Amino acid sequence: MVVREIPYGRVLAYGQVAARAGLPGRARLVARVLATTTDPDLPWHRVVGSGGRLALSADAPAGALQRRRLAAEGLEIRGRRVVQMVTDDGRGLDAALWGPGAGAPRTR
DNA sequence: CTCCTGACTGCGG
DNA sequence: CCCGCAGCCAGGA
Repeated sequence: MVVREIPYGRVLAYGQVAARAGLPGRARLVARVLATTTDPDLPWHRVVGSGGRLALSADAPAGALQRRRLAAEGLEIRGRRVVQMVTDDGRGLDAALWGPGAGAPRTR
C-alpha cells in the first residue's frame, strides 16, 4: 500500500517504504517483495535505493524499464541515480508529507 | 539445523 | 566515487 501511495513523479527509498509501513530497518524485505510481486499495477519503479540510487543495473530488463518509466514521469536520471527536481514554488504542504526529506535525493 | 544470497543501509577509509 | 564491513532477514538448497 505504501508503494501504491507514492505520487507520480516521486520516488521513495526501500528503507523509507519500510519505515512508512511500520517496519523500520526492513528495507530488504521491501526489495524482496518488489522483486517477487506480479501485481501489474504496483508502481515498483518509484522505489529506489537510499540517496536516490537505482538498485537495478541499466543492463537488466527491469532496470531499463524503471529508467524509462521514471524518465517518462519527468524525473532526471544522472548516472545511477535519480535527481529529484522539486523546484518548490511555494507548496510547502506537499513537501511536508512527501517533501524534501522524504527520500528525495539531494538535488541541486 | 547450517550456509548462501540478495531490487538494502550507514559508517568508515 | 569506490570498497569493504557489519547489521539485517526471508527463502531456498
